Amino acid sequence: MKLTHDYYRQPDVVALARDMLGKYLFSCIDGVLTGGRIVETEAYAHIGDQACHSHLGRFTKRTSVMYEAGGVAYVYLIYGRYALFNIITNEAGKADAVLIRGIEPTEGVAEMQLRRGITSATPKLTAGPGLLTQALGISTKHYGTDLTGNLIWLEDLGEQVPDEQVVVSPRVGIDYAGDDAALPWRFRIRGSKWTSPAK
DNA sequence: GTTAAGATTGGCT
DNA sequence: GCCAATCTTAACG
Repeated sequence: MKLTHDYYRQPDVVALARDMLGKYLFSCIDGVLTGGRIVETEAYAHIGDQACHSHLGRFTKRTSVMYEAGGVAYVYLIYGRYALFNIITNEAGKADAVLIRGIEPTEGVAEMQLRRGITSATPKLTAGPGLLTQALGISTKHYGTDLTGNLIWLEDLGEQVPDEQVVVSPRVGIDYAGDDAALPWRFRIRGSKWTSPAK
């Protein structure tokens, strides 16, 4: 079933990031259905976390959507090149987010290869936060998109990922966050080929 | 108004 | 393994 606002508005963003493993992310862009199983996520909390874009300041053009109630997409451009896809969680005014870093393609693989410009279903297709957005056709145009609509959404297909298959580790690429960079808020499925290149 | 750096990736040494 | 690409935001002057 499609995940509802009640799911996204749970207060514990770290638990949500863990729970999203094994869920399915779908997009229907340009009339083409693409999607796959979520295998890697990271949690970003609005308090006690310097790595989160909302940790200082409040409303900026880029982060204002983070203060909406959970269940919308936060898409932003990194290094002027790649779009990163986040899911806003918690209630309005509490700017928590879950970054999707890797999915395992299941639906519309041919279309994903076309968008990525490659001809085989290698991990390069969706293994990485800037890559899966390309494969799914997600761009900054989808900033603020409601995740209970028919453009981008998550589905629970009844799959449970047991704890022994989940690898917990510090987040990647946020050394600037000081001590908070060591928080073990990155979750991935052990042994999956579709997680982002580990650093 | 100008400048520096980022939740990354891909190409070259 | 290192570095360039490229654009938005934030911190200066």
